[in-house]
Amino acid sequence: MHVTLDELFSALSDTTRRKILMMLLEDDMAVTDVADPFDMSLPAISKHLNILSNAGLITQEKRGRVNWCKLEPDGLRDASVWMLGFGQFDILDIESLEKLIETHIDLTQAN
Amino acid sequence: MHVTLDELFSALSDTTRRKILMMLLEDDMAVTDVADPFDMSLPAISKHLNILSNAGLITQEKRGRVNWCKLEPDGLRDASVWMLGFGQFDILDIESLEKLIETHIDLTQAN
DNA sequence: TCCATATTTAACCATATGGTTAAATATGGA
DNA sequence: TCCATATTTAACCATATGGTTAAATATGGA
Repeated sequence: MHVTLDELFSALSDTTRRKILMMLLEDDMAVTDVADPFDMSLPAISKHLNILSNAGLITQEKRGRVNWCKLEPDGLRDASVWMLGFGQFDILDIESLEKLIETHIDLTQAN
Repeated sequence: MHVTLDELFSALSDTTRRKILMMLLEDDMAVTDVADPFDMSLPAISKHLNILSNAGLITQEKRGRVNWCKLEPDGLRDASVWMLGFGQFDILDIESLEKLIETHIDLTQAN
């Protein structure tokens, strides 16, 4: 049940999976809807969702035929704690805040 | 030359590599000294160091026979920006600060 | 000059990863 | 009951990953 940092960072190391996390940031989604924007088979997406589940980044809840995927809000915590503990960047400096805002705008606009 | 998030998170997804980064937090080191605490061949460590270099997490500088490895202070930035942009955890709450301190103590004590 | 030291390169290997298609499974609804 | 819809499972495949050992390379120093 315990998620390793290996699993966590590994789950984050794939563009498709990071995009899925972004999509789930907006709203919970059925597997088919998660798959929709991707040029990839449903089983492939299903596997990605499993990896995200095992990494504790999402949870899935089956209601009827539909498997609802939702973000696990604390999923990133251990990774962020490791990175903060690393302490090689000043998390509150102007530069990173600017980048943060940029990124956020990008994300809310397109995928 | 540009480092992708895929490369960056992937580089972080291996325990050996994260330990190496921790070691370099203390001081710059020669490849042989990096390899010393690991039960692993020198070529294996050499490969890990290459992966860390390509991910922009360390730099290597050859002086004489010795290849000095040093941490690249901004290497983690893009990953942390992505995670902060994700915004699903409150980076400044008590719980994460406590964990942060714990982790930091662990790191300064052993490996 | 010649050996020791530091490191990388080459060739190899087992397993993991990310994808595919076809078939199986389970639920909903006419 | 029977078809459609939603999703997973199985079998497969090519490439990536993380390790090995042996050999090559380059520099330092007696």
